[in-house]
Amino acid sequence: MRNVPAKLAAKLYGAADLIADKGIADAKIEEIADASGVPIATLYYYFRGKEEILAFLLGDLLESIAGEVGAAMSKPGTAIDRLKWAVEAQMRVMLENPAACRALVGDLGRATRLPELATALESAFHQPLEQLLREGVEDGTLRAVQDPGKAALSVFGTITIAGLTGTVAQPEHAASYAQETVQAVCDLLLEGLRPRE
Amino acid sequence: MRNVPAKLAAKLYGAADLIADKGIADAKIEEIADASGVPIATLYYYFRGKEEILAFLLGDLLESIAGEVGAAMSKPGTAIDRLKWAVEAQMRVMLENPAACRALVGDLGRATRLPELATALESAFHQPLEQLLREGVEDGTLRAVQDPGKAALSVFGTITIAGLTGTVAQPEHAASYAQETVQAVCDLLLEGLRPRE
DNA sequence: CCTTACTTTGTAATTTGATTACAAAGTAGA
DNA sequence: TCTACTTTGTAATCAAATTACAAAGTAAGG
Repeated sequence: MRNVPAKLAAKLYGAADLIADKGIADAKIEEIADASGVPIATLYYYFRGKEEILAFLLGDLLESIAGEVGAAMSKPGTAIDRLKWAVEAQMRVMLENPAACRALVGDLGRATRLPELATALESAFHQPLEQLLREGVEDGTLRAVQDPGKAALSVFGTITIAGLTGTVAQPEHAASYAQETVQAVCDLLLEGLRPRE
Repeated sequence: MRNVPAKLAAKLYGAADLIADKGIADAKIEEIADASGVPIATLYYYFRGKEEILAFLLGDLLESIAGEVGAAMSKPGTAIDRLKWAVEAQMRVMLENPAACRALVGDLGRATRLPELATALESAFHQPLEQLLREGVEDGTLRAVQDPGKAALSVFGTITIAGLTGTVAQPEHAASYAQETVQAVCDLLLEGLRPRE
């Protein structure tokens, strides 16, 4: 994959909806070319094939999620605050790129099969979360869990499935859905299901 | 899709590993035929195409998860107990069918794009969980959350991503991984991250 | 045993798309 | 202006999925 110019990258997002709807396997390269306005030959000049186009889009998306989440987490505040901000940030980026997100769920499998993307996923979600959980124990705002790694993974699953399901379900109401989901997810994760006396 | 005889179904599971490894898109029909021991022509006699083979396997898997989870949930006990059992049951079925599970994560997108499978997912996971959450409020062992639907979705996400990631990561150590994951997931979901005074 | 309907499977097309090859412009900097 | 790289159209080439078709096989009913 050659270095992709910003202008080209922007055009490619025009095919995200298509890919999200049909999946990369069923989206014909010709359709991707039409939807994005990039000629087939140009696509093949930059990418090795269809898969790589998807990989580029997802990598780009994950990068921006990682960036936003990272920023949210490094603002000054307690760990619990920063956790909330991180969840909000993640949900916000998902909200801003619903199509790419849908493509991500849709081809999550492919994503995890591609080593670079797996790494990107890891650094976009798992690592920041795990670090945050550890910091929360230090500043006393979060409980010490036995296995921060698995807890981070669980939190990741919670946010991701909840967020993505919403994006998939109703792209139109995404905004309000995201807000409510942030609420529900934070509440569940922070307070747990067992009643507090 | 014709009614699939049990013997054929059993053979098909022989291709689950292949499909999990490469994804349905990259698994050639000829390879599926070899791996399962079912001739290509027979595959096309029963299924409309590759996709339908995957759909059948996933549907079958989801059905058994739904069955086990349902059974766990209807045993006598408090809601909190039954929640634990349900998580264990789900993890157990995943453990018993690692390949099919990996295929499920891998092609989760396809799964959610196929209406029947989306429905199966819904009744295998969401519905039982949501009901359980409501019952827990009644018997006092679970806290009332504002939005049981979203909470159920979150719980689903937690279990699924945590469980499936493990299956993907290390098929060999799946057993111990599952045990630890049940622990971590239950702990997180029940106690939450905020410290209890 | 014979007939019928369905199942099983092999082989030979057919079709669909992805990918590659190639060449003609276009463009920007040395 | 020369060179290197980019952009894109067109015409192959290739790989696989899918379909067509026919020859067996099988089981139930009469």
